[in-house]
Amino acid sequence: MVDARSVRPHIDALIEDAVRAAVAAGELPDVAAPGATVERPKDSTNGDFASTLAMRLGRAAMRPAPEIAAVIARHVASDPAVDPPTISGAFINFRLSDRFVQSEVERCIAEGAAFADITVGAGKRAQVEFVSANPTGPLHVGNGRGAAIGDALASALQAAGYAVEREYYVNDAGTQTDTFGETLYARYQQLFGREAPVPADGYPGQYMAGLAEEIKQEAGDRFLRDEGEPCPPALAQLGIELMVRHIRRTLDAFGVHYDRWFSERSLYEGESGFDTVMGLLREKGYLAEREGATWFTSSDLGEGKDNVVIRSDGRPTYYASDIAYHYDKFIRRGFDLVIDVWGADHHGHVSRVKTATGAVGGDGDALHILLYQLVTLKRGSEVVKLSKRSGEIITLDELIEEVGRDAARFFFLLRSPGSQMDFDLDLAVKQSSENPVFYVQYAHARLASILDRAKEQGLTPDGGDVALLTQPHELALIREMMRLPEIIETVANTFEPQHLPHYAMALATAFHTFNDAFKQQDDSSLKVITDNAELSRARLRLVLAAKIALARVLDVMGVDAPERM
RNA sequence: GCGGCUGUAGCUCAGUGGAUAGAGCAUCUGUCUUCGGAACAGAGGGUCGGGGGUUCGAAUCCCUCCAGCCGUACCA
Repeated sequence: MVDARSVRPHIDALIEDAVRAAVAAGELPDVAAPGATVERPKDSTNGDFASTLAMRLGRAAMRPAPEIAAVIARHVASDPAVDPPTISGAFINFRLSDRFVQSEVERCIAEGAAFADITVGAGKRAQVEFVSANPTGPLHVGNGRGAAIGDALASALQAAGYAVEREYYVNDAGTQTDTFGETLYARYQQLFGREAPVPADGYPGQYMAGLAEEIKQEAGDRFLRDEGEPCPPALAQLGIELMVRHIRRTLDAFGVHYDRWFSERSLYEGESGFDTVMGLLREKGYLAEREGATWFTSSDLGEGKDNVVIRSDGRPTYYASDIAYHYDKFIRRGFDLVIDVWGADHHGHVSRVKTATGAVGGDGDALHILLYQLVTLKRGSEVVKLSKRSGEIITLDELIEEVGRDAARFFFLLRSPGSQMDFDLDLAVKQSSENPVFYVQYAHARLASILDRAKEQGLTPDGGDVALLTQPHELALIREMMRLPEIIETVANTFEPQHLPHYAMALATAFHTFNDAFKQQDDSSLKVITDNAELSRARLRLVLAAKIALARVLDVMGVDAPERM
């Protein structure tokens, strides 16, 4: 049975059959026809789908492309899902039949939120690792962008059939952890009246003093050592744990929930991933000792330079951890698809990690590292650098508090990850059409409200006949709903989540247009709820289906779909 | 220096091989005595950073130049 998810390949098949028929009839030379020529026309007046096959065939068939198009179109078999094709230039244009469009309302209601789910990822396991900020401080606004992108991507992959795991990589080992410990210990000692300056390369933020205070409340002077002694390791670890807890709370508030929090330190424990990976690299001759350090000779694998994996003081670098971590993802856990969402300041690391992943037996092509650019906060046209309250960098907590999680997530997703974005704090809280978040959520609330109003009058969608949905605005709204599976597919294949909010806006507009068209025409028989109960029930079915579709795309974005506002 | 990302309407940005390059906001003009006006319809507005190339067809691919941002650690 053809539905919105399969109609494009279905039309492709119709075209391919038509070419074969034309060849058999001697009207076309026997040429190799490329498949997958069906696309969405930019301008909907050209129909719902169009094939560019004739243009691609033009030269091989030795005839003008428009003639080829006409020949092919003539041989397209009649089909219940599409009207007979038309020719425009060399495009072969298809319009979905009213009946097929109407049937999608029934399918949507029958399948509910799953109506847009697809199967491209069926049977495959995917991991999305995102945020993974060092637990040396609170999350900032940029981490929020990574959180919104990673979480939405994970949801889209789930909708595309993948078994998805969301993961946070906790950097609880290494130099920055040590620096964090030293800073924390300095703040801690200060609480006991000692002259202990924060290290020059430490973390100057006031939150560190707060953290020290918290620990003092809990543990008193238990971590205090003699003057001049270094930070006790247990204090650093406790500090990290508390920071991780704080980060987790922030992400909870943002609506992001992980399947696993993966400790970097665990790579060095037990059947150590680190040892395994170093053994593998040594075995393959990719390790070299120079200047007292151990280097991964990545330049042999096409990298610009070699990189240190074990420092001259014997401690592994973060790069070594990352190699072991990706070995764990690909080899130990066997993911088919791995997505790392990183801030753009890590881009120098991308190629190295892919190369190393390949060197230890992982599939570098199945590793997709998604970089997102920085976020500039603004109020109107004024750039906001620091928090008024703390005088320090603005945290994700503050952003959520100020604009709400829905607006924050929607705006973060709206821009493609690769472009630097301005986040206008004033705009995000505006309750007007300037603000796309409210525009979309309002559409959902309005849909809910229509169903409520109908129910008060004893009308429900039950028993409505979708064949009665013949008005242009009705069919246009259904057509918009039918695009959701395509949007899911695009996001799952390209890892570009910005299509989700753009689609949500388009669907909301289609609904508002549908809803207003009835008002504008000054004809009460055109409203959803009319004197004609049969017609009302049919339209309520459409309202119900549109509500399901809008709620679904919002759900994938991690944005609430309110019943009233 | 080398490398990456970005450059599209006044602003913020979609569009990465197809038809006359789109959306939102802003501006202007209208609609409806509102099943929720947080609405709708329409108009104006473009050397797609510049130049060259590939292609039946280029904002999209290649080369080159320019501008902005980021990277180029025995930091992460």
